[in-house]
Amino acid sequence: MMTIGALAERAGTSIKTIRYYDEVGVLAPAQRSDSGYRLYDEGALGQLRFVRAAQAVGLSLGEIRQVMALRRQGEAPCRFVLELVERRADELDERIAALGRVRDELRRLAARGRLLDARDCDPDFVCHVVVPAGTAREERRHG
Amino acid sequence: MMTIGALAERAGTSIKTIRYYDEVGVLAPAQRSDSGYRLYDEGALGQLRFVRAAQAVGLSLGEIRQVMALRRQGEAPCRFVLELVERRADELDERIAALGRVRDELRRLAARGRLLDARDCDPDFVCHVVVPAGTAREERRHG
DNA sequence: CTAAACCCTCCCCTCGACTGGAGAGTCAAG
DNA sequence: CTTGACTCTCCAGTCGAGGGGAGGGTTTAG
Repeated sequence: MMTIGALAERAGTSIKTIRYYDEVGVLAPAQRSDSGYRLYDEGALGQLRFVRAAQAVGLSLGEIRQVMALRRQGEAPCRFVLELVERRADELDERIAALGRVRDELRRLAARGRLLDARDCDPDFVCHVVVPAGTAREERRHG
Repeated sequence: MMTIGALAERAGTSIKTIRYYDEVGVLAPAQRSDSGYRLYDEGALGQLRFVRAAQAVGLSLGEIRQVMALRRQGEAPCRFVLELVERRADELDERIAALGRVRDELRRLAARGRLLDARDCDPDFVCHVVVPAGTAREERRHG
């Protein structure tokens, strides 16, 4: 058994982080010494490594917590994890596509903007690089 | 001159949002009526449209505030905006590439995970879909 | 005159994953 | 016995872009 500091050192993380995982249920409540110190076994190290790997591929602590809970219930979380991984990959595809569209729009604005003269910019619309002349219209987002 | 509610309606945004922009300096401090009501002219509408357009391509309110400040100083912000736009496009390229790498990794994990049997998963490492067997090692991020 | 509809300021809350610090108890070495 | 390293809990704050609501003034239509 090791104290939280030793575990943090071996896992390459911080004491604060481990306490936080304890608090939010990513790690099971630690065993405690007589004086109240958290005590961890080797298993905690494997769990922290899992958290790291899972975070690295974009899983949230909430999702990771669910996985850990399954494991704690004696159930192999593999199927659940596989679904998470596939869903996250799909979400990333969408996200990447959306960012790509924004980037394309930025490139268009930049290309057009390089041809514009600042002297032609109408102060009423702040900057014609972002708001092309003649784009004014009533918006309707809250009504 | 219109009150904040009328402006919000015309701009398709909320009163809260306009007050917030006022507070953080995205909009210049509004003129006030005798009773303290904010009063806006048509210019504010153009400014709100600019904010919307700029946000839509990923500029932050902090950046937008700088642009507005230039405009308020009587300077055409076009060159600054063009730089922001180009820089943001470059950042998005990096971001998209990074997300693509994560997605690729997820696809790899999923493909491999589909071939794994949950019964072979070592509970000590939570789930072998994310942490392939034999990946254990000491990490060193904080020390 | 009164009620509805506006408007004001001020403060707290949201989300995620922590980080920092105060104040206090514990443990190991010299 | 003391000192310093370690640990505990609890509170607060971070970042961005607002949202919710209390408590109180203002304006306008009937």
